[in-house]
Amino acid sequence: MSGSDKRQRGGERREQILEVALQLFAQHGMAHVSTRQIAQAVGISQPSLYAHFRTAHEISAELCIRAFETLYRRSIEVMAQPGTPLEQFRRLGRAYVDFGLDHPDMYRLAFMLEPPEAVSALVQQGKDPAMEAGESAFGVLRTVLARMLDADDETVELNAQSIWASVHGLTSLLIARPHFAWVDRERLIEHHLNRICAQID
Amino acid sequence: MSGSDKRQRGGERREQILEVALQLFAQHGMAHVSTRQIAQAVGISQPSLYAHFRTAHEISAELCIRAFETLYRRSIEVMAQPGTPLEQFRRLGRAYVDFGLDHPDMYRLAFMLEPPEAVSALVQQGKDPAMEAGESAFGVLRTVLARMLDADDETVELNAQSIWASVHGLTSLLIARPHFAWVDRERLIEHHLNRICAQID
DNA sequence: CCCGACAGGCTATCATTGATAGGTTGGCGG
DNA sequence: CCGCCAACCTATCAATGATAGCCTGTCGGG
Repeated sequence: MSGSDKRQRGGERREQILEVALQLFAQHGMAHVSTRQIAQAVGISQPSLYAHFRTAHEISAELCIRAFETLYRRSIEVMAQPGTPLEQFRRLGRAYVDFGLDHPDMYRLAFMLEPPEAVSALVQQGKDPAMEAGESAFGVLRTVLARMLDADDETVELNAQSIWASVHGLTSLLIARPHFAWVDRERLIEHHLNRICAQID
Repeated sequence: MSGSDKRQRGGERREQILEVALQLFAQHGMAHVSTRQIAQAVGISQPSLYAHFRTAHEISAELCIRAFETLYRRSIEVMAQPGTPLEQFRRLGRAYVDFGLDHPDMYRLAFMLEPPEAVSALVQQGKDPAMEAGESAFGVLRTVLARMLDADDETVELNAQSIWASVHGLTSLLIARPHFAWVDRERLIEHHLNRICAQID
């Protein structure tokens, strides 16, 4: 290998690349940012990126992981606030939707694109970090739901997956089809969460 | 322009290309099929494709439209069958999920990918055919829901969008994350539809 | 004080992708 | 018989992610 593996170094160049990439992604959309654009914005040559990341996907995957760590953190915060389990549950759903709308590219990467396309590099290491990060948040949902339902684990899991699907559905559709003739977004989100909550107890 | 516009011809070459492309898409996944592969499978040169389609996207968009026309047709069939509106509604939801799972690439194209990426060529003509086809099916949902709710149009629309989001959520997650630790798929789908139906009356 | 190791970067270069330019051919109507 | 034109073809682009191999500045040990 030409430049040896330096990815494990705490390097600030790597950090700088991630910052620049995040900004470019937010600006032009992840799909329309090339490695050359990132390199130029950083001020290095395009091949130099590969001294810090093995593939282009690894950059977005790394950003995705970090984004979902913030979702997880926010979920924990939400759960720490006082209120009935139902209120907590509702806030959790709201936090999830808001997260998706705040980080559409990361959300797409984690839950809307093909896994191989998104994180093949890391999946080959035996793990899917984006999923892991996302599933941490799913674990929070599972927990609060268990507290509410008082049912066996399998039933809790069944409900958790179904509810996740509902919340994801709205989030992902708003991301993927922003030009659809949606009713007022705020009203739709609230109504959607109402429907889901009403279902529970 | 080199070869003038021949796309409007009823040509069977065009049809043959679509057939071959569909098969390759199903086999390797749409994202991993190049125009050269399609051309070779058809038995023509890669540039010759552009005599029948303006862009590569146009091929997938065309297939997508056709797929969604079958969804629309199936929706109509479902509605024609006897039963209470709730029964019809439930069958409609089931048909929708089944459609997505049967045509994951087309579903992805219509509702999970960025519109520009998917159908930019046709959107530039002022219309998004994939969406149009999908929305025909959405119209069926709106209709049956209006029959059930007996509410003003805006409320019907609000509920229709929320319900669509829920059903889409499960469909798209099963497509995008087939390796997630799902509970039994059949049970999950049925439970999900139950939750949605229970919400309605 | 020099010198090897090496992190970090560079230029040159690939293969693959979608797409365009422009020439060739073969059948069909006037 | 001629010319049109649909349907091809080859050659070629530009952009993309990725690799090979060379150069350089810094830093610790002899």
